Amino acid sequence: MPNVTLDDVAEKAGVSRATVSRVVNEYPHVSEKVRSHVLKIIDEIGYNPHIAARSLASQRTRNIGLVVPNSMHNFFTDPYFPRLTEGIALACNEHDYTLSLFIFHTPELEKKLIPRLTRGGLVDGIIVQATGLDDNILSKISQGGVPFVVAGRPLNLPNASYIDVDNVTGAYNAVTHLTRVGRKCIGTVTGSLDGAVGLDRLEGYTRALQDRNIPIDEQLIANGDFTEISGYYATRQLLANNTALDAVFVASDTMATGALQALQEASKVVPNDVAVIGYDDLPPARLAKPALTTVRQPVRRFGINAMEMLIDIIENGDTPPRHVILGTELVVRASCGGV
Amino acid sequence: MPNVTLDDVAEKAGVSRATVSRVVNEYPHVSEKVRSHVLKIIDEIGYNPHIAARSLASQRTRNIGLVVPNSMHNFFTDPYFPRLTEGIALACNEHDYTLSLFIFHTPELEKKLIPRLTRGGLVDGIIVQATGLDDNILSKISQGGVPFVVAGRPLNLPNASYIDVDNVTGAYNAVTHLTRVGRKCIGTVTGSLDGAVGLDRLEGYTRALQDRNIPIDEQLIANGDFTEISGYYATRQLLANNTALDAVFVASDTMATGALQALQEASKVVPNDVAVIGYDDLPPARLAKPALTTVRQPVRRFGINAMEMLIDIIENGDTPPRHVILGTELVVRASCGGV
DNA sequence: TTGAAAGCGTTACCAG
DNA sequence: CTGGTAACGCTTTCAA
Repeated sequence: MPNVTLDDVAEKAGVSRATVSRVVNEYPHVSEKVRSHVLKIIDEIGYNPHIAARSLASQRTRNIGLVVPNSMHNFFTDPYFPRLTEGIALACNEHDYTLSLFIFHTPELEKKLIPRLTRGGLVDGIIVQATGLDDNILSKISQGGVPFVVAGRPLNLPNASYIDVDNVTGAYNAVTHLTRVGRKCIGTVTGSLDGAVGLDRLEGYTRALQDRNIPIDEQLIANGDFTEISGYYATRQLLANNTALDAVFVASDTMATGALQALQEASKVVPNDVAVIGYDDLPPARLAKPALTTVRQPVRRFGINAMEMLIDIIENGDTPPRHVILGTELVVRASCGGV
Repeated sequence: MPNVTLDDVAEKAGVSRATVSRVVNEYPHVSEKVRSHVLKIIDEIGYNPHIAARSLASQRTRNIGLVVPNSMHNFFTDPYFPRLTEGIALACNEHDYTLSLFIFHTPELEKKLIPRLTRGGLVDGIIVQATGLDDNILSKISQGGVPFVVAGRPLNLPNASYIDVDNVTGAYNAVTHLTRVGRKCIGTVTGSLDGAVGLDRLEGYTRALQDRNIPIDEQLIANGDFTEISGYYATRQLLANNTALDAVFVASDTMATGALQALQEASKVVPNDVAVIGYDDLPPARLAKPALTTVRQPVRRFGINAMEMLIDIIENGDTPPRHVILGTELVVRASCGGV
């Protein structure tokens, strides 16, 4: 299979290489006669453009990179990410882009790959998963010449274009719901507090209570890190410190699964003794016993929008920075009791 | 940021472009003096190779494609795939390859992307997820000139190189375990029977029974399609047709979750009344109540090996075809009762 | 060990 | 509307 080139087509069709290129790229100003003839030849001899050659000549790859920092250790275990990737992949297909995955398993990989990624010739743009405060990957990427958007609010690079979910309001609504169904002693299990997601959901919790004139009690706040086991221990801690505890807002479904476990072991009946609300509305929420009331976020839509924002920036430049915040929806199930 | 090229480095270092290329690519036969000087310059002016240019000149992209046929509808929902992808990504990083995702959401995309993918200039090799019998994507890919390996046993292209898990033995061991703990009336919920995975696990079931001289009873075989809901209905069917049912081998953890639901609704206690064994050992197995006995497969290792097989084929050609079968391990938990 | 030069397969500009 | 012809940035002979 000797690869068929533009020249082969040109020769066979009796036209110039430039003309074939125009036909392939659907330029105007090609006579219908020539166009259809060239297309016939292309079909006949099975021509396909050589992507690398095209990238070199046009200085565009039509490839985008999804970057996952090494601090994002749960990329492959949290059901959130496949959904996000799906959205991005959908939008890529839709807009004729190709998607490459850059998983920085180690800091060394970051060092090696980021310069290569931001140099050009590899990707036209980057979607990078937001990181905690201690990760400087974003600033490194922003120093390169390649357009990028951040998936999640970038605490340490607020001027970057990003897309986020309204975590504050999502949490606010969840906690408000708990007050509405009559809960008095509402605790929370937070996510990691070195990133916007965890911080924002905590803020939603405190604001909701403040708006009801309920004082914030430090004893009712226990820290988790988005893993199931952390949800378990944080909940045990809440139970130990608050005998009157009758509700917990847990900052992720995965942690909520751990919370349910802890409550069960403490012989607390959910929702009768303690109501539980999670966050994400991913499969674990439905599978839980009892099924979790939770805050649904439009993860796939999030991915699609991230990609569309990136394309916009690739085509129109990144000033001013774009900021998009998506809304959430409270999904009421068994774990928080009736109204 | 005017991109720094090889020529810039050459000029600044007072050597030829070819020499710089040799240094960058770590060729032998470069004097240590020149090498270190060039490296210094590279570091100084921040040179990074232009990937597209390199690909064009060398006819190698160092990029591989992970292809997901549109018939693989559960790529983003089954926890199996992130694990697989993780393994592949790890191996890519290890071997200095880059990973691109080709998710064929629609048949049209397949038609458009496959020729582009198999033409060269985009990827050096392809890992394609095995499909059912009715999908001809594999044969199309095999007709292109790009090396590929199949993840899973390709029913309709047995001469292709592939890597698989020993599903027959995995299922065999699970069912044998059920007989050992004294179960007499063992049913199975199968996966989709248009692919090797479902077929092989069913074969393991039948072989295990035959080896114990237990006749195969069609009433004890109910078909699912790897979704949770199908596990639920298939189990209901088993219960309706077999009053003595005291064990079920379910061909995936996800379906087993549905099976547990059906059993609970039928007031069957697991494992006392009915023992259950799943397959995969992914998070749902541990989260289930009771925790699932299941067949663990080395998914990440599977991904790593697939990539390594592909590299081998890229470098050494695909004759003879490679076939690798990985083993499994029975993980005993609460759902199948004590020994 | 090093340099010169010929590609690699496109795109895009400039004439005509 | 079409053809000729530079790039694009690198690798890879071939000579020296």
